Amino acid sequence: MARANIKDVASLAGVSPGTVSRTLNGNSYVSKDTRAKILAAVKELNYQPNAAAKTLKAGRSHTLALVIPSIQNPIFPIVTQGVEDVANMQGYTTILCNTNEDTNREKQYISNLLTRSIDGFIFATITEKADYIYELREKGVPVVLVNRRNDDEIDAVQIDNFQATFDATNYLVSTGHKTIAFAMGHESINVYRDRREGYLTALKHHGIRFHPEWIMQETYGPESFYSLTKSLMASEYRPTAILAGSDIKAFTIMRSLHDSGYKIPEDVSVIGIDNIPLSALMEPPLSSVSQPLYQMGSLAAKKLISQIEHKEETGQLLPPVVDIMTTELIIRKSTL
Amino acid sequence: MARANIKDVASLAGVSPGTVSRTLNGNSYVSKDTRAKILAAVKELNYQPNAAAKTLKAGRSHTLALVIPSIQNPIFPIVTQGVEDVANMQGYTTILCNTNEDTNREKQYISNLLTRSIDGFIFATITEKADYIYELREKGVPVVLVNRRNDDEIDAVQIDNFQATFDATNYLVSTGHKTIAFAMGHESINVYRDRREGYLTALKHHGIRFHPEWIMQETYGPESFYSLTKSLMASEYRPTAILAGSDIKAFTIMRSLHDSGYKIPEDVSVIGIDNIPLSALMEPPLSSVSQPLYQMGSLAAKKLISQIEHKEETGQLLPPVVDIMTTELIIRKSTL
DNA sequence: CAGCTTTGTGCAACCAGATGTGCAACGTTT
DNA sequence: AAACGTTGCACATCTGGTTGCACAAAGCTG
Repeated sequence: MARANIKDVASLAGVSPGTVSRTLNGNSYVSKDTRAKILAAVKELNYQPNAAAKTLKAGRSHTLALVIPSIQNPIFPIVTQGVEDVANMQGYTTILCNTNEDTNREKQYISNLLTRSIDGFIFATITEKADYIYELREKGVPVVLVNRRNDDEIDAVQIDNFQATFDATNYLVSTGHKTIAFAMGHESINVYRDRREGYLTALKHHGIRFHPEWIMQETYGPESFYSLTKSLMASEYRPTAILAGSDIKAFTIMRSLHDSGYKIPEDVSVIGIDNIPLSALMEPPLSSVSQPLYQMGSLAAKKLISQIEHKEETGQLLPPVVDIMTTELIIRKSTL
Repeated sequence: MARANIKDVASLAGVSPGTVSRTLNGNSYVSKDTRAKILAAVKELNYQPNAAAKTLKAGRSHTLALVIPSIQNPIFPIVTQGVEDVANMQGYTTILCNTNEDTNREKQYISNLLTRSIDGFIFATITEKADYIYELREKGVPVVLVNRRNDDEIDAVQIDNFQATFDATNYLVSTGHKTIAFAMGHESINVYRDRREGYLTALKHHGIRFHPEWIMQETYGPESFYSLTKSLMASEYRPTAILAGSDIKAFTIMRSLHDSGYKIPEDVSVIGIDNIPLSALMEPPLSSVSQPLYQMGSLAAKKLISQIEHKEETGQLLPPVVDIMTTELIIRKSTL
C-alpha cells in the first residue's frame, strides 16, 4: 500500500485538499466539524505530509547541515550530540558532513546541500580563509561557526583558546616547571595558533626563556607526536612538562613516554586540552583544560535555528553574535 | 540573486524546459547544437537542479539513513565513516540518526525519514525484536542490518561474536589462565549474549569449571564496571584474567584495576573486543579482538545501494544475504 | 431588514523538475 | 514526387502540498 497523500485524506473527509492543508497547518478558519472529520481521516490513513513537496513549495527543508573535519576525532561526536539534541527538539533534522579537512569536499557539500534547500549550516571545521563561507552568509544563508575565527562577521561559538593554554601553562609553572614543551597542531588552524600564543605569553609572563625546540609541530597526523616526543626527550631540550594542543595528542605523547620508560608525572607532567571522557580513563588520568563541547554544539544549534526563524519571518538575518564559552582546568594525575 | 531553475536555463538557451531536462539526463535525442547551447547556459547560470523537485517527482531522494545507538560510542564513528565514504562515492547523502538506544526515538526517525522519501536504512542499533524493521523490509524498503541478529530474513553484515570471545578465551587459557572473568553488556543485546556464549563454551571446552560470579553484569552504563571490578577483585573469585565485552568496558576495568593497585598484566590480564584505535594508546596497550568496523560500514552501504538500485530497476528487492566478517586476535601488552 | 464583518470552503495557480505525446522538419526509399 | 521513418523539440501533465482569491453563508449592527 502506497502512502496516503493529501487528496486521499481530502476525499475520505469529503473536503478539498486545501482545507486539509489549512487544518493541519492551522493558519485559517476551519469549522470544528470539518476539522474533526479531517483529523479522523488523517488518523485512519496514517497520513504524513510528503517532505519533498513541502520543501519544494516552501523553499526550505527543516534540515541543518553540521560540517565537521572528522567524525573519528572524539571531540566531534560530543558537539554533534549537542547539535542534534537541540535540532530534534525543534523539529529539525541534521545532516552530518565529514570533510576530512578537504576544502574541495567542503565546497561540494555546500553546493549539494544548497540544492536540497538546506536551512542553514554549522561549520565546526577549522581550515582558514574560507571565502565561500562568508559568501554564504552574504547570500543570506544562516551560518554558525564553532571554534573558528571570523572577525565577528558571522555568528560563532568558541572558547578562549588563548586563555586555555595560558591557564594550563600558568598551572605548570606554579607547580615548579621551568621547561615546558607544547604539542602544536597544524599551523593553518587558528585554534592551534591561539593556543600556542597563550602558551608563549604565559612563559614570557613568568620570565621563562622560550626555546623554539620546545614546540613539537604535527606533521602527518596525531601519530607524529610519537617520534617527536621521543626525539625531544632525548635532546638537550628535554622538558619536565608537556602541554598538548588536544587530548588526542596527549594520548600519543603519553604512549611514547611510557614506551621510552619515562614515568608520568614523576619524570614528565602531561596536560591536554578538550577533556574528552576518555581522558579520565587513561593511566595516569590526564589533566586537561575542559571545553564545554556538548554546550557548544547545542548553543550553535540554538543560534542557527533562531537565525533561520528570524529570516523566515523578516527575510533578514540578525546581526552576528560571537559567544565565548569558558574553559576549566581539570587537574588529574598526569601533572605534578 | 536566487538560484537559477530549469526555466531560466531554457530561456537563456532558447529552448523548452523539457529539452534542458533531457539534455542533462540524457535519455532522448538532443542535437549537438542545442546540447552545447544548453550546457553553456547551465554553466553561465551555475544551474543545479532542485533536489526537492526531483525527489517529489521521482519518489526517491538519493539519501540513506544510518541509524546508530550513540555517536559517542567510538565504534560507530568508524562504521559511519565506512558508510559515508561509499555513499558519497555513489552520489548518495547519509543522514545519521542517534537513537540513544530508545526504541521510540528509532520509530520516530523511521516515520520521519519515510516522509522524506528516504531510499533505504542501515540499522547498526542493537535492541532486540524490532517488528517495525521487518515491516519496513516487507513494505519493500531496502534495509541492511549491522551486527544484529535477524534470522536471515534481512540483509546483514556482522561478525561472528561467538568466535570472537571463543578465540580470546582460548588464548587466555593457552597462556595459563584458569580463572577468567567476563564483562557483559546488556542481556537484551544479542551481540553480548553471543559473546558470553563463546566465552562459556571455550571454558567448558577446556574443562574449566565456571563460576557465575565471574560474570560482571553492566547495570547503568560502562562506568558500572569500575565498582564491579573492584568487588570482584576483592572477592574469593578474583580472576587472573578479564575478558571485556568491548574495548570501552576494558578501559574502565583497567582504570579500576590501576586505582586498586593491581598491575596489568602481571596481576591481571585484560583483553577487549573491537580494537578501536585508542586501544593501542592505553597503558598498557590493550590486547583486543579486532572487528573490521570500517569495512562493515562500507559493505553495508554497498549492499544497501545495490538493493536500492535493483529495486529501482525491477521494483523488487534482492533476496537477503548475511555477510559474516572475520575477526582477528590482536595481542598487545595487557595480556600475559 | 439592508449592509457589514466574520467565518468557512473550494478552485486554481504555483513550487521545479521529469516524461509521454504529438507534431514538424528532414532524409531516405520506391 | 509521394510515402515513410527518424530525429528534435514544444506542450501538457504529473509529483504533493501551500496559498491567494473568490464567493457564500452566517452573525452582527444600525
